[in-house]
Order: sequence, then structure tokens, then C-alpha cells
Amino acid sequence: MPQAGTSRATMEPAELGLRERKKQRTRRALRMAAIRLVAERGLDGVSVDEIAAAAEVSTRTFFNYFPTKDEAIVGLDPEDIREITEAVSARRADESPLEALREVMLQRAALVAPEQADLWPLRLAIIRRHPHLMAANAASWSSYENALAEAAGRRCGLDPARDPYPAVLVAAVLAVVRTLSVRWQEFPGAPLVEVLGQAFDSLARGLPPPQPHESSRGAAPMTTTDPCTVRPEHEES
Amino acid sequence: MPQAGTSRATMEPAELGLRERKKQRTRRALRMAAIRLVAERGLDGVSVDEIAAAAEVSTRTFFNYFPTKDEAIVGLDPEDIREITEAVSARRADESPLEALREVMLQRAALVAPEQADLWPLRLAIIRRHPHLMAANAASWSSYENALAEAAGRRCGLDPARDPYPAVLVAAVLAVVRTLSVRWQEFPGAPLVEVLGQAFDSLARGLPPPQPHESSRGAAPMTTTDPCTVRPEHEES
DNA sequence: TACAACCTTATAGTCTCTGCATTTATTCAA
DNA sequence: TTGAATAAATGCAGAGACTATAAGGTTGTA
Repeated sequence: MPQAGTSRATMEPAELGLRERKKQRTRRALRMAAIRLVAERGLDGVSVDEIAAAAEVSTRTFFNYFPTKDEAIVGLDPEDIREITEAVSARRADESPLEALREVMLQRAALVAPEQADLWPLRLAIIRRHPHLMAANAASWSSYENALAEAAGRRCGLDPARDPYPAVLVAAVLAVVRTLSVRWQEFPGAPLVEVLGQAFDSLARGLPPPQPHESSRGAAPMTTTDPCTVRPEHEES
Repeated sequence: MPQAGTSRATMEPAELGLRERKKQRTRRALRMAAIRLVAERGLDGVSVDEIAAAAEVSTRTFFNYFPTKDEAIVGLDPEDIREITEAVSARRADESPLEALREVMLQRAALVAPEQADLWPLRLAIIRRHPHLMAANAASWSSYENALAEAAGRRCGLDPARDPYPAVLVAAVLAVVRTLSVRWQEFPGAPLVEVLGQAFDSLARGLPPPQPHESSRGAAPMTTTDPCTVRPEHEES
């Protein structure tokens, strides 16, 4: 059983066999070529032919790896999905589902895989330039919404097919992560992890309205972390 | 006086000028043709040519109205966006942003514009059959995430460009609505409005983990009681 | 009526993406 | 080491999505 990964990720597991490793390399090469070229010349300024050429494979091979040009740019690696899902399942059982997701997402945001460190900003720049990619992005995420929802459901003993709670929880969490990831690029004031953390706090409190203080500070915090005046909500204890 | 739009929607405002009305009709005809045909024969069983033919316009004209075949099926009318945004702005000022959004979304879910009443289920059926459309769907929604975020921001006196709160709030809310709308088609046990209402309650409480077996709450938890069998069903292609 | 602005349309072409048959590379077992 | 068995990469042919352009119709206006 694999150690519920904190590291791993950079090294190519030697046990994987030559064929598998080659595939990973090809996929990465294609993605890098796609992102680099598109960041440079715009989405319509680059054809799949050129991307494939840059990665030194045939055009047809490109489509063996990605169903769409868009996916090559914004899609998540299936491996990443597996990692994240596993990480959620591996969290201590006494955490609430929201807490577990929070921690995994924050960790993830903190380490942004080293090889992709330089690609990440390019990706976001591209998305900002071509908003419709945010869709493809969301779509790609939604493909692991299901996986995550299942993991989340298991934590609280719910069948995600029956009870909407896990799906709702995951949808809300991923929406927050996605939104802030994109914003973060535009207003790189505070580190992403911080902004995300505050957003999660807010979410955990039921998204209470923040006070409209005339804040002329450069980086307006999401909400204060002290006992704010939460509006009276119907709650039972 | 707009009356916080409960009606309107079916009548074509006569003041709009012939040209404008014609455009609306064409757009609607194209959308209806697209949804009907695709629901019948599947996404790849219908070409844009056929859709245009069914709506009695040229293929080129189709692309004057929709940038994409997908958009014709899942995209929102700009007019709807305007209506929803206005409805949010029109809510009483003493409601919290979350409450305001909640009410608007519930109202919207309750009345599903009359002309589209029959199209709505078809749309969802199509999305379920072609999961990647959920992306286009989300994308289209995201185009009014901004509008909504701005309206939400105004309510609490925040500049949505500076403070992430409105964006986060809206993203979470729309994620929930989208998720449940899709699920609702698969498990049509409880009325959508009810399921949505429960989800909003949960959101307002900070997404607390539900108890697997104790049904201590009078107000029904999100747990459904229908025994449904489910399988993934990723048809596509 | 005449004019300007805007829609629609046909044509022709580029690009995306798929199916299929062939070739090349990798694994595995003898 | 060799020889299948297996899987991936490639080239090719083709359908369909989408666009640029130019020409022809409609609508709003003077």
C-alpha cells in the first residue's frame, strides 16, 4: 500500500516499466508544447499540427493522448486526480469532510508540482485570455468531482449516488478553489494558500456577509479571523 | 416598474422593433431545433447543417448566433442573465447576500420559463448523456458569475475586483445549483426546489457533516429515501 | 423614395477530430 | 537470445466544425 503521498511526484517511479514511462514523457511533452506555444501566439494562432511537431510526435498521436486541444492545456492528469483522491481518503477519520478537503487543497496549492511551476502561470494567463477555457477547465475538474464525491461520501458513510451531500460539498469546494486560482493570477497580492485558507474559513461559517468597511488597504482580507458578528441563523445544537 | 420579475418572459415586448424580435425568434428556433434533434439522435448524430435546416436558416447564420454547437444546447440567453442579475439587485437590502441568492435561485427553479418547460428536461438528459457538456454549461454560467458577483458585491459594499468574497459566494452558490439541477434529473424523487432549499440550508450552516443514521432533524436532511440503482453510464462517442 | 445599417447567405477554404490499416517498439516466456 | 503477443505510433482518407469574404436582402430613417 502506498504511503499516502506527501512527496513522490517528481521522480518517475522506476518500477513502472519503460513503456509506461515513455507515455508519461510524451504526455508531458505534448502538454508543455501546447501551453508554451499557445501562451505565445494565442489559442487560434497554434494548430494541433504545430503542437505535435513541437513535441516530436505525429498529429494523430496527439489525439491519442488528448481528445481536444483545450484538454491539452487545461486538463488534469489522471494521475493527479488519483493522488488527490487518495489524499482525501487518507485524512484522519475524525476530520469533517470539509476540513479534509480543505487541507488537501491547501497542501496541493502549496506545492504546485515542481515541474509545472513555470507552466502554472502560463496556463492561467491563457485561461484569462480565452475565458471559454475556464469551461474546459471546470469540465476536467468535474471528472474528478465524482471521484472526490465518492471519497467524501465514504468518510461520512453516505452513498454519493443517493445522498446529494457529498456532491454538493465537493462542488462548492472545487468552485472556490477554481475561482480563487484564477483570481490569484490577476491580483497576486497575497499568496494563494492564504487566500484559499480564508475562503475555506468563510465557507465553513456559512459564507457570512463581511462588513463593508471602507478598506483602502492593498490586500483586503476575505473576512477577519476573529469572532465576527455572525448574523443569527436558525440553527439547532 | 419591473415588479421583481415573476411574469414577463412569454410576451415579446412590442417596443423592441421588428428586427430585434426577429432575432429573438431565430435564436429560439435554433436552440429548440438543436435540443430536440440532439435529444433524439445524440450529439454526434446531428450536424450543424441539420440544425440550421430545421430552423430554416443557413448554416452560416447558425454561427452568427452561437459560437459553438454546444452553446446552442446549454448556453444561457443573455436576457436570462440580465433578469437574474436584476432580481438579485432587487432583493430587500436587509437580506444577506447568500439569502438573496438563495431566494432568486429557488424562484427561478420553481417557475422554469414556460416556453422552455419542455426543453429543460431534454437539456438535462443530453447533458447526462454527454458529460463534457456540463463543462460548456458551467462555462456559460461563469459568464454571468461575473455579473452576479458584481450585484452581490454591491449589496455588501465590496468591490468584487478587490475582495474575493462576492466571487467565492457566487461560485459556491452556482456550483450547488448546477450540481443539483443535474442530479435532480437522475433521481427525480423530491421536487427540485425542495432539494435546492435543503442544500442552501446546508451551505448556510457551513456544510456540516450529516449524521449517517440519526434522523434527528425535523426539517428533512438532504438524505433522500428512494432506493435507486445507479451506474456510471459514460456513453459518449 | 432613397439611403445607411444591419442580417442573411453562398462559396471556398482551414482546422479539428476519427476510423482504419500498417509499422514500430516493449514486454514476456521459452 | 529469440520469437510471439501486446501495445503504441504513424499515415491516410474523410466528415464535420468553424471562418473570411463578398454579394444580396431587410429594416429603420430621412
